Amino acid sequence: MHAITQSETHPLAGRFLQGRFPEAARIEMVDQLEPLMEEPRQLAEGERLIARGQRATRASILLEGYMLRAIVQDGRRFIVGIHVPGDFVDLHGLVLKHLDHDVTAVGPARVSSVSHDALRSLTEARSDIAEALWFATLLDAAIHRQWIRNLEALDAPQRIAHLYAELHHRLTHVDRHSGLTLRTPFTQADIADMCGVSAIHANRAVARLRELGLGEIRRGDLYVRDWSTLERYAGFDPAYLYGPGRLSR
Amino acid sequence: MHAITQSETHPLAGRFLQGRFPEAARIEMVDQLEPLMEEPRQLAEGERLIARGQRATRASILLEGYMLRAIVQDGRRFIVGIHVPGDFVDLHGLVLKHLDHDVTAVGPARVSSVSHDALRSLTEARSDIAEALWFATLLDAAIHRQWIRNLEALDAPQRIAHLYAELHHRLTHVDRHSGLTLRTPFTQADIADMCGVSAIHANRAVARLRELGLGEIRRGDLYVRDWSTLERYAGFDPAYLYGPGRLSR
DNA sequence: CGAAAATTTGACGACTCTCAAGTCGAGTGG
DNA sequence: CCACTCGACTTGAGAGTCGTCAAATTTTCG
Repeated sequence: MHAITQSETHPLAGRFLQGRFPEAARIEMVDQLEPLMEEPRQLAEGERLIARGQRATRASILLEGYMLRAIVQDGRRFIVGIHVPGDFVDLHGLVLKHLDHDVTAVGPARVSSVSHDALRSLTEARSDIAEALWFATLLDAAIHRQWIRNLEALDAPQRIAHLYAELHHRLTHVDRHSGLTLRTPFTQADIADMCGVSAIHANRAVARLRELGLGEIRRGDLYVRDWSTLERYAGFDPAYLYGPGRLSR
Repeated sequence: MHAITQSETHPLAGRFLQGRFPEAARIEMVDQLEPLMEEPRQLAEGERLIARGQRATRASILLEGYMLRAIVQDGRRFIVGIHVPGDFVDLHGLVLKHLDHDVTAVGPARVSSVSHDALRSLTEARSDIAEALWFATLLDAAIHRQWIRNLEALDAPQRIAHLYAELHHRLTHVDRHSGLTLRTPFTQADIADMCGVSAIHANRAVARLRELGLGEIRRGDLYVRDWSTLERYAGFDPAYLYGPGRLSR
């Protein structure tokens, strides 16, 4: 036996902002959101949920799997963000009307959507819920900034280490991960596009992490001996994820 | 004689979202914002407006000059964003409560602030104004994404070209720039930290732009022969700035 | 003028790219 | 069960980009 969890009573919106927001207010918000969410939809591997420039009319919460934000140009793909279950993957579209990037599934994924109309009725009536949604998009922005820092500061092996450290923390917030194995459906080409290096160099960087004894990546899955060593190597500081706990510094 | 402009009747908030938002709604919002803004304050060169982790209680609009968002670590400075007049430079703090980065002036700058309390009263009463503020922060996020793409896709000379092309467009939106000279107070070390390269390499990249006949940077000021050539060289596409005009694509 | 800051140049090594080729692993048809 | 095939992964070689150290030159400003 175990306690009934939020994600069971609210299977669609239940993980939204989990671990990031005052829990009482969060649960109250999830109560409002849950009935607005549509029937979950399965996305095939690599399927695109919304394209750059396309008029956005719905927003979607990722329930299962991973999704990417990518800018595709001249056949090259530049990944500018990644999402884990519990994230609204395209909430920026509610306010921006269209996105500047594609949103696609990496492995298989499952999402539930809500129409912008329904969401807007909610935000117009409830400024606190509007602010929670706003908060979620600002979390994306904070992660963007950290990625900029990573690209400016780290070499390829460190970037890969940082990527997995980030996923480790984000998944932990939504109870999707614990222990020393982090499973993902990423190919080395995916990792390369997230880190801004060539696939060949990503391969060498993966080999380097193995040599250093920091972790082994096999078919996207990371097997790590000790998270704190890996995080130190990557210069990882979880403050930018705005988890529970007080002001950073 | 000339027409009375928004920036004269509303010297503090008048340029906020100029060129980015339906003008009627924007003017109405600026009307609400203007009386809440405090007396302008001059910032010295390099002065820090708010530090990473510090509790944020006010938000500030940049009136004059340039400001940076930077993550400082082990004595190294990683610039993750830049602001031009008309921008709220620390609006993320209204919702996040504290920022993950410092906000500092590059050259001399002038700002006007508004207390979070005043701003929150406004957003609670007016969901449309809340959404406009939200929009402004999402514009920051879109620019963050483009910077990520730039770091992943461009070499040093192209990054510098892209940086100036972006400033050209952003300044044009707020009527702060036209013509073939773009004045900034940036040192080459500043440019280097924005582009994620060493100061020495930034110098060589600046020299390369000169050799290519694309533009000459002297003491931060760019003298360009032809903006469209420079923009093509940098792979610049203004869609991410969400200016007037329809959906990209 | 003189000091400090900013810019420039040279040399060398590290990181990363591309091209090319070879290996491994899961799924398919014989 | 085994050969085949396709995608993912791995390895090698040579070149370009970029970092660092050191030093010279130019510009700024008291």
